[in-house]
Amino acid sequence: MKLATWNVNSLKVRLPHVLQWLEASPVDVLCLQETKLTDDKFPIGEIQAAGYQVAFSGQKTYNGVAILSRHPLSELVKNNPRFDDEQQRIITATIAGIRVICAYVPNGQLVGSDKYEYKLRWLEALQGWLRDELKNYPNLALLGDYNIAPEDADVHDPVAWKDQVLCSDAERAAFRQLCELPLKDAFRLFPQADKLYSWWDYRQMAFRRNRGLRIDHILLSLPLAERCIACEIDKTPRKWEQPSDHTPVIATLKP
DNA sequence: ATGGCCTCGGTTCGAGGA
Repeated sequence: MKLATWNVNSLKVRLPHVLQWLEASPVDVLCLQETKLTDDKFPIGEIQAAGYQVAFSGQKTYNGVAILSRHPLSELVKNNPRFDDEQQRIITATIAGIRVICAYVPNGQLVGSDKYEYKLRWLEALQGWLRDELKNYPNLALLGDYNIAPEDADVHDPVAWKDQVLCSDAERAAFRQLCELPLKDAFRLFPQADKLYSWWDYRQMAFRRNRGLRIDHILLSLPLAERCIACEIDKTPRKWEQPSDHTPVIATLKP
């Protein structure tokens, strides 16, 4: 069982990449963020033709999330039921006995800004909701673009990024609170090479210079963490023409 | 050198992303 997450930065632009990647990497579940499509524009046909069922929740211009699955999706929920949010950032479904939550955490823009305060409120509400969700669904996976680099090891230049958005103490504390639910960062369940990231700025040849951040994560409840045998970041699509600035993260679970 | 790039909406620039 393979679960993956990928911020595609416009599914309209990146659909060929998604289909190409799935052909080479046929995961069971793929969570997408920043689809940037209203639901009437979602490319259902192309995704079904690739062998995936799909659930999605979009809006115009910004945000938008989707879950692609080789197995049936049930108990679909859009957004956090406890957080009134016009922005479409969460979609949840039960797939093969796993509660799969696909999340696009707000960026926060600038520490101290209104958007940053919204990000912290949003994360607190997420944590509150998941605390109860875990009681109903012990097999729970939270996949997505967290817009948080949890540790300095997840940052190419921790000095430059110190106290900046994505790296601030309050954001990292919110990430740790999710981990204390408890949920396990699948990537850190295993020894990993240094300087592995999931996002690189489009500017300054950041990808070529590997000036990135690890901000896309797969958090697993304890029963799933015990089943997890691998977690990898696949940099391949970041090398393609007209790439997303993010690249997929994949967790492999044994039956 | 206090920006550099990409996407969208809607026009050829501004907002937002991270």
